[in-house]
Amino acid sequence: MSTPSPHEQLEILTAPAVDLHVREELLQKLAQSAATGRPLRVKLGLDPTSPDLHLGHTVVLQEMRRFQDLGHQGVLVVGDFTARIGDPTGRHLARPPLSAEAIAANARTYQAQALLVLDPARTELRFNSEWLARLGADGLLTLLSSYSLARMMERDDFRRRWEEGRPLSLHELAYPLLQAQDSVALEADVELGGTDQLFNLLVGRQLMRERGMTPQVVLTTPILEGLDARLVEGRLTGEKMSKSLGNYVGVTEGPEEMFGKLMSISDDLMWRYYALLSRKTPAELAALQAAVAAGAAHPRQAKVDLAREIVSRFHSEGEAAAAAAEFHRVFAQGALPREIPTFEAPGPTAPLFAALVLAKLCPSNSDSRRKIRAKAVDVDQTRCDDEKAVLAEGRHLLRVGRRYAYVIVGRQS
RNA sequence: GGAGGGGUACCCAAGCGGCCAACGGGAGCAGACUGUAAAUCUGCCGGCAUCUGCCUACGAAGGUUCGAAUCCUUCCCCCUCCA
Repeated sequence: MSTPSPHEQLEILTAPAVDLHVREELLQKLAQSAATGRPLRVKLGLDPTSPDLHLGHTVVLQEMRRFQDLGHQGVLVVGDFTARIGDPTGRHLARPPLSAEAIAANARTYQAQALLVLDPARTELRFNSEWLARLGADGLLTLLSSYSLARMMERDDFRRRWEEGRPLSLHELAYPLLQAQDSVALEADVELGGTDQLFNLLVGRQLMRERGMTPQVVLTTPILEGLDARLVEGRLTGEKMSKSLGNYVGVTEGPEEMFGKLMSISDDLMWRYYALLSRKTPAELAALQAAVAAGAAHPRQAKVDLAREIVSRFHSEGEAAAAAAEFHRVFAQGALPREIPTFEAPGPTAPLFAALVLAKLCPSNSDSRRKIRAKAVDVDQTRCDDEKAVLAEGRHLLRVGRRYAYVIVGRQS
């Protein structure tokens, strides 16, 4: 394929819901790169405290991938040194410092997972302790002198904490500068990040300018909402995707699990995911959305397509297709899932409530009884609401909600 | 250092001597509906049990009382105002 012109590149890079700061500068850099054959260095900082990536992280990774596909060089910066401060973004205080081994291990998993999206041949991995650790008191003072308190306090969360009288340590104020120093050390042409990183990224520009370098161009990608985001009063509302909130799809999850989770999102959220996660162009997307709105396309099918596209990215098209087929079989046709765990009950008979606990369909006997009373339990495909029911010898199919299990009663030993 | 406010189940938040396993909301689970959802409606939402019984629980430990999440004592932890 022929290399796109700088203008075409700019289109590709800014198409999908990306916020670009200083469009002209990016165009210049692209043009210069095209003229000299020197790829742009595209920086993305990683926080090595939480190694497991989910779809939310992939939004910015995909943006880096677009650069790579255009021949540019991705640079992943592991913030092993800055991790000792903990990014004050999001007001976490005093995070326990990670050991060097833990950071190295996290960086490895992070890299492996990021490479599911990135192009390995065009990805460089760096640790910022490489240059920050040897900065020294001298270097640190120089760094700190290049930015004023007033400007640092422009940062929203710093200012809020200050105004609200909450603790704000001096070393936290240094965080944006240290991150900016990364850009200086790496001679970044472009830095990517989530919109919540905008301030930090702009400090990088400032510092580079100060050092007589051409400042990096800053591109931010939106924060992806979690699976549970809903449309409330016409607006999509929901927490960002995060592991601790449990509303995420991890990039290492299995195809069926991934597919199922993606199918569970609301239709409104689906369009958001399309915009941020799909490779569809804005034009294709608009056409699809119009078709669904007009009733020409079914929203369910649109969701299936989206789920398949995403699952394919982290697995294979074959596995995605299989996951889709299984999902259709189980949920649309009401068939049994392909894999149902089996448990063995000791003794010739077993009370139903105990069997449910044994099969891990209910967490406790009390809960089990409640489920039976609430008519939520099927035994061998038949609703059973008798709290005192007892399973006879043999194999029984139990079901609570969407979960199934076999229990074999009466194995004589 | 001084003054005051508070710690209740997964989260928020009532209760302030018995009717409290603890109002209400959220989350979660189940049922109906459906397009797989979302929205909506309904039920459940500490554990054990031979079922209206027992155990555990209202920051921690003691105490008062027939009886406490509710009163007293000590301790721990948070927050606000002043210095």
